[in-house]
Amino acid sequence: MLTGQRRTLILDILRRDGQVIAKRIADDFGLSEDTIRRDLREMAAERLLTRVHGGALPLAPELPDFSARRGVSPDVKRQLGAFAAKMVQPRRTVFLDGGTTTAEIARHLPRSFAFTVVTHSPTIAAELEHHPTAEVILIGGKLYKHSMVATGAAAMAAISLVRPDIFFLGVTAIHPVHGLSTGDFEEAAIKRHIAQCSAETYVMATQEKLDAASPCHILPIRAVSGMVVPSDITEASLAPYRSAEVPIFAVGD
Amino acid sequence: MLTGQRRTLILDILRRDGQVIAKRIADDFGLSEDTIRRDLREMAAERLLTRVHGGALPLAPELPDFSARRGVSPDVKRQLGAFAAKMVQPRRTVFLDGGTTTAEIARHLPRSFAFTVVTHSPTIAAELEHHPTAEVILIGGKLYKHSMVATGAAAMAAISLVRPDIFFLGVTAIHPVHGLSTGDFEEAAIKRHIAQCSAETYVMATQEKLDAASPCHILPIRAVSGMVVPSDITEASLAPYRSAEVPIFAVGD
DNA sequence: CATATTCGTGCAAATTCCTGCATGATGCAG
DNA sequence: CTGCATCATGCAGGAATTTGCACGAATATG
Repeated sequence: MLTGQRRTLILDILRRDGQVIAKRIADDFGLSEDTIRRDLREMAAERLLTRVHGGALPLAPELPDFSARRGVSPDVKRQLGAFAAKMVQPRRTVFLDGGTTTAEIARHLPRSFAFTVVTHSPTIAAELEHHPTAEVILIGGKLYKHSMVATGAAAMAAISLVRPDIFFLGVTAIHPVHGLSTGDFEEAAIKRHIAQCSAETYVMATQEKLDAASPCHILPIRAVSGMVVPSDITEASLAPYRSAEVPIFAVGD
Repeated sequence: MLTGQRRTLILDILRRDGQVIAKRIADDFGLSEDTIRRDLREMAAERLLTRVHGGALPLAPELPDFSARRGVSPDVKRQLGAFAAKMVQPRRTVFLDGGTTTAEIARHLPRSFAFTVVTHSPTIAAELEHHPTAEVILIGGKLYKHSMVATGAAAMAAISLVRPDIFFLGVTAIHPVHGLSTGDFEEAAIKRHIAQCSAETYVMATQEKLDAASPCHILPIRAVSGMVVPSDITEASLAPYRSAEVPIFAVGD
């Protein structure tokens, strides 16, 4: 990757996220932190950003915006997203479900090699507008606005035509007995279908998902190859998956 | 290979990839890196590109990129969008092209009655997330990131399955002689196909589109049922459409 | 205050760049 | 046809840049 291009991308990320974390960028680009630090140092000298311990921020005027946004997006989701994004290998095809957690995966996808992203969420697709190396396949269909994903026969048919290596599945609730579930019948059908078409399916779950009231439309355990959960998730919720010997990745402090 | 021809190719690659790597180009052309470096050096002197260690990048204000086009003439676009949005009737199906002008249509769509929106742009679809009454059909396909629309055989096939009443078409340039055109072959094919499937096609154009340098891939006049343009648009550019008796709506102050 | 990151500097290896020069092709005048 | 000038190209060698690593200093966090 060219140095100039890398710095342009850093500025893109800075504009988009309101912050840049040296370590994360280094991972994304597949370079050492030293290189990124040197970039940040020199870009700070050119008044393109302000240097801070751990990374960089936009120039002074945008600072309040940053602090406001900071509280909104939970760190847990970001950590889960970063973890899952590291599972993506060169030339693979990854299917990203809709939702805020999978959106974090999209933001952390590696930028140092090429791969393909398939998604039925226009929101996820929009996130990837500035990704330098990802090829994006958009699955169309009737838009289910509640969760902003394409559904219906057209979506089912389009999904049948891809064979993703990894599917990152977002769920609405995990019930100690019934397991994974989502609130809409149509949505559940789509998720099941994607899982069937994919070689591996990894569930992304955050703690609040466990507190969701009623499980509705069940997703079968057999479809799951692994789960990415915050480290403080309740044991009871995961019981069915432990017994099924599903790998569980506990991420976070 | 002729030197001039080689340099033209280098510029093509630069436009396509957003970067040029000296080593790779040298391999592709079967020439030494020195030759390529000399090319890059001299093309940089002619202000055709910016030289960086390892290759070259486009000039500082990157070629008309989707994100860069944002906010070019916001007020005019908003007026055009509001005008076009008023053309939407209850229970009709409207196809929204990708682009900033059509995004303004999406923002102004009526909220008092139900209708259907079809689009192959995830950005447009995301705009409609909170619209209370619009049903959104998302056309999928390979995402062409430059303008953020789905393209390819899958998109063509999906478009064939809808029959929009109105298609709001965005164009890259209007040439006084050649007429409507867009910069990408694939994109032009998609636009033509949408127009063929739609009962009516209305062109959305802003003044800066007329100043665009070279028309590339032509869209036929017969596909156009009307044009929505700012009131200060140059007469010359619209001449072909006046002679074809195409209704022209001049919007603005 | 203790611990864990993060930072900065120096250094070495690899890559890329530039300069100067030789070679070969082309064009032109005699 | 010959001789000469011009130009594109490749190559050699030294300069400059980039990058990663190591180690001690600085900083954040509890």
